[in-house]
Amino acid sequence: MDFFVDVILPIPLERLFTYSVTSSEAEALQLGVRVAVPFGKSKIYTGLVYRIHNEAPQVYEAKEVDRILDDFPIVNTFQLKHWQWIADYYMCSIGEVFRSALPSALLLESETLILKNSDQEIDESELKDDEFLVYEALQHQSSLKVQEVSAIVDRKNILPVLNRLLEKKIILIKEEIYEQYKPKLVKYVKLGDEYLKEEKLESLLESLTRAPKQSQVVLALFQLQAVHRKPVKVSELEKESGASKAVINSLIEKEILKEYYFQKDRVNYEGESENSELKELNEFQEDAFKAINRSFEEQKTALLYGVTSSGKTEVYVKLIDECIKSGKQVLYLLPEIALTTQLIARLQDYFGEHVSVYHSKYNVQERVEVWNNVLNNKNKARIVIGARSALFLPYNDLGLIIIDEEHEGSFKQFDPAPRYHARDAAIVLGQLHNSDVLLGSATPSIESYLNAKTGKYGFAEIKRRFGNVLMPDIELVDLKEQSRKKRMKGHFSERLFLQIEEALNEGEQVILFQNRRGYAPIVECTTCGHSPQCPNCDVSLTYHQFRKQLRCHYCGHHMALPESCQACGSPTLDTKGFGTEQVEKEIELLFPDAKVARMDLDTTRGKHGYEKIINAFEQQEVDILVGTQMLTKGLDFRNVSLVGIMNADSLLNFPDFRAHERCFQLLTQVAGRAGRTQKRGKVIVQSYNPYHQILNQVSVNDYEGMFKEQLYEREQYKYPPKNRIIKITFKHKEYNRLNESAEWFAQSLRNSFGGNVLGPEYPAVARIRNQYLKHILVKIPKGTSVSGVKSSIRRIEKSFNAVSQYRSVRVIYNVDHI
DNA sequence: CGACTCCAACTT
DNA sequence: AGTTGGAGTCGG
Repeated sequence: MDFFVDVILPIPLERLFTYSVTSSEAEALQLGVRVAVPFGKSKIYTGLVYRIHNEAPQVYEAKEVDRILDDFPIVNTFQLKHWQWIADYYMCSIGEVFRSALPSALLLESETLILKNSDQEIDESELKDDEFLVYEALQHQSSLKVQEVSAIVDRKNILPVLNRLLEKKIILIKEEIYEQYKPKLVKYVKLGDEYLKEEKLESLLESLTRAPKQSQVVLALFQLQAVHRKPVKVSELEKESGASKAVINSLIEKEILKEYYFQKDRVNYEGESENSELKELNEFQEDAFKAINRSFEEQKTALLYGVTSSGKTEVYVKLIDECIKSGKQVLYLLPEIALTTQLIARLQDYFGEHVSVYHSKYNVQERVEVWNNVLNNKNKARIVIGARSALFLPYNDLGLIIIDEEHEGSFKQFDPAPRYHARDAAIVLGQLHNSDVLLGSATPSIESYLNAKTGKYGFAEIKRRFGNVLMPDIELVDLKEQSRKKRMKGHFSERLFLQIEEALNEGEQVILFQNRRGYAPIVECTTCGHSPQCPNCDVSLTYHQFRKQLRCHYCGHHMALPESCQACGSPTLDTKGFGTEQVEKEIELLFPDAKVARMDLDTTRGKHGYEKIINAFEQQEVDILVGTQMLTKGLDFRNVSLVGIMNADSLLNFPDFRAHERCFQLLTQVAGRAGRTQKRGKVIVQSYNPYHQILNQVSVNDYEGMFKEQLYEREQYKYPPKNRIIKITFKHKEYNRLNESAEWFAQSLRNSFGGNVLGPEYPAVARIRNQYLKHILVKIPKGTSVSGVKSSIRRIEKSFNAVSQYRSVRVIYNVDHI
């Protein structure tokens, strides 16, 4: 009998691929094991075994599996079900889910290696220049990678060169698969076996009298062994003996010492293993805790609505503690920007080595280790705290999922597919594992709050800040009036200026929020009105003063700031609008004695960039911190008494049905950074529209009012939460083809869904990286089958792809677009 | 006429 | 998505 496996490949294709295996391989294989399989003419990919069977494919001959990569499954059936749900719901292939679920080190790909063919006599004079370059390089190196060859001949397309060389039999080509994950090994030494006997040892020491350094090493080794009674690391021996590596190596060579290796985990908790006592909950927290447990008993997802700094974390901690006592795993999801060292350290204080962390700043090796620890249900991965990708770890006994800052839009993956919402996908994961799910936020999303109100979710609430600290006092400042009365100093109103001055005098810290990085978003010529545009995207270039550069925030294109206008040549360039960089510069002028720091994408690039700034602020080495949204999450500073919002209008004027909700959330969250101790915090919101409803709701902390109003508006215009939306994006580099194809698609959609189809419309930035974009929005009214709509869309896509001119247009689905 | 570029088809 | 081979285009 012949054996076959259906395999998931990490590519955006709907179907699974069938490969043949031998009967003994079929016996060893299990679902969820990785295999290396040939794909196309020359590539080897990592696939995941999804089905093992005996049904030979009818229309093609199955290729053989190249090799089996795992002895045991690295993906379990919970995950496969979960992936399938994500693929169906978010309209993508399971291969795309597979690709983003696995840490990249587990997704091996082949790389083509170019080797020289030493059997061949070569007449160098017959070679062309570029062929000779490759030939020559191979005399020095045994193998070259495609990229290296590309660098040697200095061009991108090297296939013709390689083909010619291959024809002349000068080179050979080999596909190599790399195992990217390498365990970290630590080198240890012990005395060679021979010298374990007493008399041998004596003669050894005798013989070493003329090699003082070497005998020193041997003596140091004895000493270390006597004191610690455990294996000795080479690094320790080196330090203890004061001898160099060379001395130790020569001893190893003489077989007097023997080296050996132990595997060491990269992810380790180095702190004390003794856990701090859990804090007692105050009465409000206790009430919330009980309410949450009640809804868990009813098998309901619970929403915890607790105002900023109300001590939600303590409630989580208590729930986590109960869960791990029952031996189950815990997943604690946070948006990337809220995953701060502060919070991780706090959890490690309580749970010590049980805590594992998983997010994008972890390198691939560390991620594989966390993956394996979770897979094997290791103790150190009992509690996983991570960003949305932590959702994909191989849990086998999940008892509790906490989604903190539940309202955060960044839980929704935007690009690439799968465009999933981590909160919603987590709830589904919770159902699969039959685990408790808790959503937490100081500003719940309209969706979740509605679910709580209608009884779909359980609900718990903490209305008081911890320690009875007062909610910050929020003051709106009218920029229009201030500038009319000439009370502005740069972008600072007199109110804000005086408040900063006062805070500094009191030795308190200030946070300033401006939701835009760079110095100014637009540079404009005051003579002709021309402003430099990105050549690849339809946007103005943002000015970054730090490097005197104009940059595009979409494609990364950058150029030096021109001396004069490129259109009319006049040197009268001016800037419009302002970003964090400019706020920082103005502070330096207005408050020359204050220390300023800036926190945005540009200053937090490296692995620890973020931490450094936060630490400096925490240690009060910095008085004023200027930043973008990054400031809003999970930071807990004791000494901040004032928060300034430089310009609230930039948040309100988004052309998006969620803009008002998001503005409310963002402002409430930033405001929450002020006054976390006894003194009441002050927040100043500058705006040209101080009478805007949302700003007033923020200032009196009227979440309920905001909720009702937004819900009403969204119902009127058939937007979520009661209705669903799917956004379809079309992408192509030809303007006309894009327009025609999008129009065709929209027309077909209208035939089925009539007025519930909006667009096609250009987005605010209609071209990115030389690709034109157009959106269609499909609204799915409540009561309509969502999956029915999706399959209709899929059918339309099929006929769309049957039109040859349209086929090259990329169609991107974004279900529940944020 | 040959070399290079762009496009569309195909992957088990 | 990434690769590949064929058709179209440029330059001598």
